[in-house]
Amino acid sequence: MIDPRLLRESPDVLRESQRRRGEDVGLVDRLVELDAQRRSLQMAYDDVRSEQKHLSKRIGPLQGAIKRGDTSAQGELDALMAEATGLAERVKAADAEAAEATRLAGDAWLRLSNVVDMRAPVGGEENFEVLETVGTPRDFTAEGFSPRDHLELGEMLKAIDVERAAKVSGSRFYFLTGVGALLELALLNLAVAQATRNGFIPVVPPVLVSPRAMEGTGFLGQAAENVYRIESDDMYLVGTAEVPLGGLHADEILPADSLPLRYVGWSTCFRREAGTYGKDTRGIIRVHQFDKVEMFVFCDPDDAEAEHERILRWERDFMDALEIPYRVIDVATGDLGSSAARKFDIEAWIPTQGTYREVTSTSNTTQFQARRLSIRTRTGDEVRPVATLNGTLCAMPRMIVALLENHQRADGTVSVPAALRPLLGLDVLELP
RNA sequence: GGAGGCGUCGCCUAGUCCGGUCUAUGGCGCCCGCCUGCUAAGCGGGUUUGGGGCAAAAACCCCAUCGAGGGUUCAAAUCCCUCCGCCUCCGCCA
Repeated sequence: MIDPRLLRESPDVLRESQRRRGEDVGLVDRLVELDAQRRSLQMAYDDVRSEQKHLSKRIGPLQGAIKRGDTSAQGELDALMAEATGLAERVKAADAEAAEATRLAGDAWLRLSNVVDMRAPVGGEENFEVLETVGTPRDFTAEGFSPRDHLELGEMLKAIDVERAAKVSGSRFYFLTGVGALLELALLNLAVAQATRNGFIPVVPPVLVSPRAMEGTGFLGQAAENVYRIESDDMYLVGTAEVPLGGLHADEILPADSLPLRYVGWSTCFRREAGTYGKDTRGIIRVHQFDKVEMFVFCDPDDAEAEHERILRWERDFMDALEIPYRVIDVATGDLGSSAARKFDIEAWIPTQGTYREVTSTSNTTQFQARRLSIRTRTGDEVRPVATLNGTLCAMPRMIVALLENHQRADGTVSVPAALRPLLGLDVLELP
């Protein structure tokens, strides 16, 4: 949800934002209309309701007087009652109209995406801008062997088992076994340790959430088709810890001196991956279920941009520690998702694909989620929504893909980056 | 899953049986001021949030807000219904 004042004072900003996203520009004008309607009908209700309250207030004492035997008040009482009864009808009607207008306006608000940061490159998925490329991809030709892809390596190491997972759960599932499982645990520990050092509070959140949390974080809009819904209980399986972490402080006013409030969540993530048939079908790059370590921050809106840079820095630190070549991209407006104003992805070099693939993503959702979830802070006398930001620290399968492929050796063994060695207890992943 | 208890403006709390005097009581905390060598205490005032009136700031006013939603009524914190959450006990269970 965006600031209602923006709609009234500068709808052009919203129109331009919608245009850059490639979303419905007319929605803005319908919202202006619905908002005006809502206000005028609410005002009409307020007035008639006020009248009713004043009238009602005079009835009690009159009834009291009559009860004490003062029959002279009877005439006045009857007149008041008659008037009040008629008024009650009008109140009811006005209430219904105002409620309907509020509902219509509310529905439209929920369809409006966050205002994009005007510095974000305009366009679709392919119109990202590369901000920086870090590290140098290995030259396997010079090393005298052609790299194996992560699935081949994973199978040789008995670390990844996709075939048997298909038996148990279907396509796009996997078992991590042996060193594969250990690798995930080591990555988890490395990530949480880094985040904790940086002042993040570690969290193990629920992954089954209410519609409120899902809608508040913006995942029931165009992203809804990728969400698993538990029909029988009206619950959702989260696609990221961003959802429960965002909801953590719903309906709260956070003390200004508690900000920024940083959480690092470790959770399983569930994604339907609708509309990705035929895409990344091999291996564990695109799966229905995986674990992820996610950073989530509540901060002062004026500090959000700087915090976004910090989160990106921490994501890069993690990649640097794992010695994986990567690039940082500024995601284009059409690929932001409804809640983000700006998004930076880190893409790891994947040798067997000869390209960079997304491994982390950090979004500045400004006050969009906070407004929906009613998460505010007090600055002096002013109460206003906080800003929220999120960023991947480590998405397990993709990080494992990047590790195996980039650090593989000619014989199929994999050297472990120094930062991970003490946590894994191994310098090399040997063939079993 | 069954039975019972509970949910009030940051925290605690009065009010709910019996609808109107609730403009929701009091305490704690917090803010402003007074008093005061300093601090503490004391005294006075303020202190839910949201939507509007209103282009902006202040003041003021209106409406909503007593877990949520609906109903009864001229009028609901209070009566009725549904739902949610918390606590206790029982059952089942990792």
